[in-house]
Amino acid sequence: MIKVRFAPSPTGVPHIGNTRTALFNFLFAKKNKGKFILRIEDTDRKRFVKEAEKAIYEILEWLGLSWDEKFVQSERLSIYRQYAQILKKRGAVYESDGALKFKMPKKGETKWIDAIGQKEISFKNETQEDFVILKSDGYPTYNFANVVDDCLMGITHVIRGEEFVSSTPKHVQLYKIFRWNQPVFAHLPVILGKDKGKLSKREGAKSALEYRDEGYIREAVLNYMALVGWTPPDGQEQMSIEKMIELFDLKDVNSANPIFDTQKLEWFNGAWIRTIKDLKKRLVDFYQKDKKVKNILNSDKSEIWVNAAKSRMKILKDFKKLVDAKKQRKYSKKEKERAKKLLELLDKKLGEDWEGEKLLLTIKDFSVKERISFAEIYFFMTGKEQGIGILELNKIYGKEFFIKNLKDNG
RNA sequence: GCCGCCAUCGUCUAGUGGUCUAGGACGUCACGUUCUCAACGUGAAGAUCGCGGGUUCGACUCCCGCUGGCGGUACCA
Repeated sequence: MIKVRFAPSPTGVPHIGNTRTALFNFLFAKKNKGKFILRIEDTDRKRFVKEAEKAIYEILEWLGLSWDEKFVQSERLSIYRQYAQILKKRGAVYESDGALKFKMPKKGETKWIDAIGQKEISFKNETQEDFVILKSDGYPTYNFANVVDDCLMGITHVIRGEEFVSSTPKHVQLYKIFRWNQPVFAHLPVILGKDKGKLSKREGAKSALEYRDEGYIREAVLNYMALVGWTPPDGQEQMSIEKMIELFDLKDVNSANPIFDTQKLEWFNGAWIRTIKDLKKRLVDFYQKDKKVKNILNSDKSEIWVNAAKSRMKILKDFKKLVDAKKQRKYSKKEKERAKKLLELLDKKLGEDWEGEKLLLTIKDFSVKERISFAEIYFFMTGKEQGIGILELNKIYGKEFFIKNLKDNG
């Protein structure tokens, strides 16, 4: 049985890069009909942040990366102490300033085959130093708790960030001394920012939750995250989580550091907004606290709005701009004159009820005869440079909306 | 400094010795469609495959060196 784990440390809200590690673990588990375990590694008491732990759950839940089992390391202290005791009996550790240190071998080398790139990684043991397994406060270190737990929980594949490569020799030696089966290691290249440096706050250093609050939808976030460093064999990029599970393979994960591309994430979001069937519901959920937008979504015009907005949104936040009826700027003198002229024409031609197609034809006619671009006409009819179509606006607001804008008292 | 990993269009990448005058996607630009803006469609620009040596009849693909980037070097994970 394949078993993997996502083992975040609740010292801060995990950013999108860390969350991608969870995704890859999840995909790998599902692909192999295995188990996905969540393990909170909270052995650093000084840096522990309660909010961060909550955020981890919230992120995984929002994305639908549900775990089969969950463990919290701070609840397992006696286990680590017990295993430290075993090492003590074997003379593999020694005390130093109240901490327990593991003796690393100083000859030979430590190596393993990494599943990313299918390559051997080896370290000369002479470069390795003894390391603390039990801190003086009684808590285990990452290096120790991690290995003990991975073994006890039956983890078969350790899929984690590349930042752990250099501590892997420690883990390998621990497996050796315990005579435990070593899992397969897969170290994912860390995601970089636009400047090839660390992910900055305005790029992917945001958490999935922040993206969610900006109006990104889970399908897009999941889809883009998967594609940072992984390419499906068929090259088809937009895909559901089910499709990702079907196609995922560690051998297709690239071993170079990818750069996070916010623009592509945005594009995916737009593409997914146009794909999902329950856009209205997503908008309702998103605008829970926005009374104005909420009213529109609850009105009998909501379908028209949603359908018209669908192709004009990249993120859910864009809906509010579309829906906003406020005039963008004042009209120029020339625009006012033209507006007046158009209004007179519409009055004459359309009568009491402004029928959509007829309205449009009249405007087109006006546009051609007066040699005024439709963009300009759209502007002084709606007060905005761009937005949903005249036909839709007519259905939503009726002629009063256009008349008000054409009269322009502002 | 030392240790490890990596290196194809601006970005994500395909490519596993000849099919590559290097393919796709995002972005950019143009055109088309069109009631504005989008969306959509078509096309274009964009990579001397980091550099230098090998190996080979032949290298983006294999080997070595260099350079550069990243990661690690904690009683953090």
